[in-house]
Amino acid sequence: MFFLIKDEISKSLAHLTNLPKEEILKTLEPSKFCHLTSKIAFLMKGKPPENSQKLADSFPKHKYIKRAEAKGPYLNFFFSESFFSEFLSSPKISFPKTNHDVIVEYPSVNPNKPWHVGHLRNALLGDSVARILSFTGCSVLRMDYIDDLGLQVAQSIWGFENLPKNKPPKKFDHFLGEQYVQVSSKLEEIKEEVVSILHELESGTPKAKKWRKDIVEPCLKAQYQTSFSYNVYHDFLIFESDIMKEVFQKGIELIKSKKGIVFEKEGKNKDCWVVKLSEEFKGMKDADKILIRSNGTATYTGKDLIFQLWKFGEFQEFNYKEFLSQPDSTKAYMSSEKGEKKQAHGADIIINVIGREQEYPQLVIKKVFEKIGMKERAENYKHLSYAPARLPESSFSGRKGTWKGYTADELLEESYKREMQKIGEISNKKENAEKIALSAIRYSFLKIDADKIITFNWDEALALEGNSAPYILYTYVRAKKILEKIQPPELLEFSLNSEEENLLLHLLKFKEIIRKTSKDLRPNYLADFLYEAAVFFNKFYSTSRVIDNGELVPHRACIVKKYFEYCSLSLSLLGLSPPEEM
RNA sequence: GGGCCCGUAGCGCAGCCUGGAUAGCGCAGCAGCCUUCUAAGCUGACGGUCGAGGGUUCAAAUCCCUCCGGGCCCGCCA
Repeated sequence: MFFLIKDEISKSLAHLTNLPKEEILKTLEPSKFCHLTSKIAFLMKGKPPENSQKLADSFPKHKYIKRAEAKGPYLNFFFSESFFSEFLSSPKISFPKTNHDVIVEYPSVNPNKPWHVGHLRNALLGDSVARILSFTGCSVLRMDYIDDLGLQVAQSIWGFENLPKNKPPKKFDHFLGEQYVQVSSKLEEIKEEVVSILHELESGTPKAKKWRKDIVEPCLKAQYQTSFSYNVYHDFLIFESDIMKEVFQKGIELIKSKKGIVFEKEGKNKDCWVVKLSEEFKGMKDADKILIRSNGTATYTGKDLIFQLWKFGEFQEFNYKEFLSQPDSTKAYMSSEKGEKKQAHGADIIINVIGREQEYPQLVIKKVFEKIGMKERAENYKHLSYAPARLPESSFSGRKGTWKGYTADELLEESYKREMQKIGEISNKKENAEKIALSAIRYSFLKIDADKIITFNWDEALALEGNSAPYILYTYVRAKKILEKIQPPELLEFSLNSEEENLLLHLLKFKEIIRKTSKDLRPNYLADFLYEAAVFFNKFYSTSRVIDNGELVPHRACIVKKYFEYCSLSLSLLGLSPPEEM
């Protein structure tokens, strides 16, 4: 609707001024002084206020425009009732299916510790982006990369085999996480043993298979319990050990065959396969990046490149086994030696949610795609980077154990506790409290721009008032309760008060917000929209009764319905769970 | 040596991409509003050299440059 009216106005203005319609479209914006304003007068010859006045005087009649008026240099438009009326009776919003296949990867936490608030930030961003892209018509695969061959897992295996198993832990990921801290502190003494575990893992020995079954997979299941409690879901878990078996050698051969990747015959990188990036990273001492070492193995970047190539559809498919049935009624599959074939790769857009400290290696991968002639791949390879979550005095370190007390599980527990304190310990409200508790955390993370460091603070993460999920959910419930009381009314003639108008004008922006959110991969835009919509609704609610002395006011009922539609939709796109009551 | 991100009210943030009307919001603190659809709400007042300086422009929180403060990255490691 909003686009439609902008388009109509631009057409008329293009006719009046001979300026290109696209230029005019850009000058049209919502404004607090009117319904829509144009700065077109600045683009024309002559004095802006005079231009503006002329345009206002000669603006043609249109059924959607009540009036056009010059205010200094600005040209202000006011919408007609019939425009609002059409908006109120417009069908539910949806986007047409696109032919984009997107893989979103998150949070790829090492399978040897519980998620802490930093991992949670990653997971929430990824999950929300996946939801939003899926809504905009993309077909989306939610992927988790499992580094089951790394040094961290090897250390945890050592700990599992050698440390005393005292009391059985509540949750396996927490148990492993604490063991890992112990192992890390004495890494020097046990280094050789850890390295030999690492070798077993890399060669995929029977022992390695047993460890995967006894340690890695149970840890993942424990982590996924956390994930589910936050409404975070996946379609595929890809284990590095399976990549190793299935595509690794082929990947190395493929890299070697690519034009743009060179074999160094001399110098410090002698006998390595290297991508030359001195043009791309000017001023860097040594911008060349080794992909394959002189001993023939791939570097971290080389491995990652192979994995990303796999996602884009190079190499064959793996086998998969069902990993878990998820509460959103989808199933998560994990790569596996045996199992069924499934289509888990072949995307044309890849989004990796990775901390911004890995910006450089991610950029390198993008540049390699360009270098080897995969221009389009490079463009569609996206790093959703985010700043860390940290504590006032330290960052989160798995090794040092600074995450203790700040795991995602503990965070949710505390949130639930605070919510229960607020509503009182009444058992039939437990389910609602859980929804509010998880929404509070999700929202407090998602509303912050991904480039901003989150310094973790209990009161902010778990706020129950103001700009918070509980505020939004409360507003949602208010609207829902009204709708439960009424029958869908027939829309009669009406005029709008300013609270009604402001709410509708805000809701009109939804589609553009969604576009922006999915283009920039910034869920906080949508979070803002949702919050502001709630603010406008509450102002409307406090001034404009829908059921006035027992009489239903039809257009207000329609407004509530519209708000409820957009609110529910936005909540689900951000993975927030509305309660039945508050 | 090179590169990236952040700096807006006491605190936490939005606005910056795409320059335009009195710079928005939440928390904290102050003053009000519950016989009517849920007060987790609403209203009012208070609070700002938009890190600093320069430039571009009719117009700069927004674009460009320099500087300051905070964080991060640049291994045949993972």
